[in-house]
Amino acid sequence: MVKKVLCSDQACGGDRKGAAARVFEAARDLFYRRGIRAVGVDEIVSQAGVTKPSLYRAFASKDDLVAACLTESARGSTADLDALLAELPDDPEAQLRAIVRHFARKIADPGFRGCPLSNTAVEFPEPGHPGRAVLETCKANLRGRMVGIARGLPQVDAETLADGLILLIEGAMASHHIFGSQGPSGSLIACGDQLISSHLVRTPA
Amino acid sequence: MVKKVLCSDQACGGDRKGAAARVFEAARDLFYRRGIRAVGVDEIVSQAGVTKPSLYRAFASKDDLVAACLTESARGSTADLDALLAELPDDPEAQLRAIVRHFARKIADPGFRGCPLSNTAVEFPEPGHPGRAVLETCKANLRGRMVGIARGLPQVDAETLADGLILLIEGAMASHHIFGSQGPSGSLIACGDQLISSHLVRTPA
DNA sequence: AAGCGCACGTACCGATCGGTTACATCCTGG
DNA sequence: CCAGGATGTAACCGATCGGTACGTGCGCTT
Repeated sequence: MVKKVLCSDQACGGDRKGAAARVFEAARDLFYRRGIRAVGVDEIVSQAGVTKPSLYRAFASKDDLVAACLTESARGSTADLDALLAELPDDPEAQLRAIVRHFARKIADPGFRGCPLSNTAVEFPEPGHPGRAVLETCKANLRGRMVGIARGLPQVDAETLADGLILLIEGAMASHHIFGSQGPSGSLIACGDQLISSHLVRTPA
Repeated sequence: MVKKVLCSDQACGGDRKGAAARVFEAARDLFYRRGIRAVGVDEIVSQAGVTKPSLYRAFASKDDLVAACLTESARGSTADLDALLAELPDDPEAQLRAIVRHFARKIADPGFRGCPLSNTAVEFPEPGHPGRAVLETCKANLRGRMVGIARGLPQVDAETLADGLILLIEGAMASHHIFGSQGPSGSLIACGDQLISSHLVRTPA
């Protein structure tokens, strides 16, 4: 039963993962780096080292592939947040500061090119696009959790604080597109910390 | 000399502005509402009520048209800022608060669909795109002016305050794509005011 | 009224888009 | 050794992409 397997999907050679997985990885990479609309299916299959029918055997359409990529991004993002918060139980202030630092770290990565979910929201304004539901749910979840954490802080306007941090984080990711790594996104941690602290010292009117 | 003119470009019928101007207007509208890559030249000329050669007689390429639209957006944005700041001379704090309110007002507009310049930065990551130079210059200009204003405030870290406000503003425009008008962008003014105030009460370390 | 020149439209180009077909091949598990 | 699933090959589809050669009609000048 557990004999050889030889090349199922654990480390084997590097490109022996099945056409579907390779398409998926290539699509995630290309969509993220270059934008979804800018990348055609031919380029995806080319980078994946497979052929077009393999793509369409695994995914019903390009939109379907896009939605799958977004779902994975959302899943990973939520998992990251879970892991982060689990390390700081019962400390809302530290959790909020850690969230800000988490995003600052991601933004500082050399390959950072914005949030895949936020980018998609810009590329696809049409409310009905299959990817939008995924992204809106994920972002709403993040917002909800941040508000919940902020509620654990005494005498603060939880919604305004959480929204303020979200604005800073989304703004840092957006301005990175414009200014690169030398822009306002470098002030994210300082601004986030200051916003949190300013909410703690006195309850706003 | 000044006889009739009949239909040069002052109010005449409504659609007698010359093919170039109509193409330009249609392109600005479509690019903004639906995204640049999502809109083809056929759709532009169709909405403009002209034909394709008219577009290409006025603009060398679609990229050229994109750059022209962005240049106009940048010009308008800078002019708005000029007008705003001119009304509050010698009052840096009021100027910063006014800038935040200015963007909050734009975001609250029913037709708001993000900043055309920031959206383009997401759609076109390639550093060489003709539109990027326009957008980067305009945003760098805004940042420079905000830092300059913040420097007029005694004992504040001008760069961090200006960057923080930029993050909030960009974040509000970005999160509007995701959450619409009911999202965190509604907290922009409250967060901006609080960030400004928190810088004024005590100089950060 | 004649003629000139501009502004515009008709019709078309090759390339690429997302997506599909029918069939050959290979590798694996039984 | 053989059957079946997974993959590749290669050709093809209609639609749309950005872009263009060429014809036409209108208004202005003389």
